[in-house]
Amino acid sequence: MKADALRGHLDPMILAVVEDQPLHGYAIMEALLERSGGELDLPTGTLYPALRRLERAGYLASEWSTVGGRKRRTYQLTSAGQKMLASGKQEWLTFRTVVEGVLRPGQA
Amino acid sequence: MKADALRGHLDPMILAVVEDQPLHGYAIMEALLERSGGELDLPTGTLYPALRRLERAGYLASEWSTVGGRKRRTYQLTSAGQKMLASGKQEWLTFRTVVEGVLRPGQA
DNA sequence: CTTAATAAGTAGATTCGCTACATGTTGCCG
DNA sequence: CGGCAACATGTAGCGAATCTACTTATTAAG
Repeated sequence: MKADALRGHLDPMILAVVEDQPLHGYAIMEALLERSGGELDLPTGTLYPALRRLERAGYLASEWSTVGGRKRRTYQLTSAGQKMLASGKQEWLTFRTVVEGVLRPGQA
Repeated sequence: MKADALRGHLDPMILAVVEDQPLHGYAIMEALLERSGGELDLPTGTLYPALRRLERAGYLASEWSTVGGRKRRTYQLTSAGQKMLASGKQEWLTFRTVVEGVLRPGQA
């Protein structure tokens, strides 16, 4: 999967994996990998800046903790983040319709 | 629809509209607008550079003509472009699966 | 003792869609 | 006739986000 394809779609995906329960960065990476069937293996240079960006934007809130001698920064969805996620899902559906209307995939 | 969302998905969409018959730039814009149900209204500063990029990459070939006093540059798919389009469609399907696996849209 | 896994981060490059601008034609409306 | 919408193509430069490559540190397994 090309890198650019992800552009603009990563944010809602990150928000989605912390929807049910708060997770720290590394766990978010693993969750994305698992939910995508192994396709979405983000480099740390992508994920961590994205998390800080989402926090700065007010969609995530973070908290430090130490588990087994390792420092973790755990992120949870804010209420603004919830709204953002909801509208992100909606936008995805529109986007999908647009692309498929133009691409007509399925036929060779 | 956010601008970034398009990244990496525009190329196959452009190739798709010239799949059936060659079109000139302006007509490609209209075709995209129509097939997307009015959602995909590309600025010329996006489309024309994209077309030149796709031609430089060997996926499109162009030819000038004059119709009704207006100059047109008509683009058609090359065989490399056909292959690119086919793989683009395939990649779209993968991408869709990935996003929906992570996002789980549909549920609030 | 060394490597893999866990955990978090930064710096800098690249890419591409965008805004804004530039140019010129045809045809319609008043 | 004058002006504007539609037709038609293009460039320059900006900005944002993902990437590569690197850094630091701990724990557990071999």
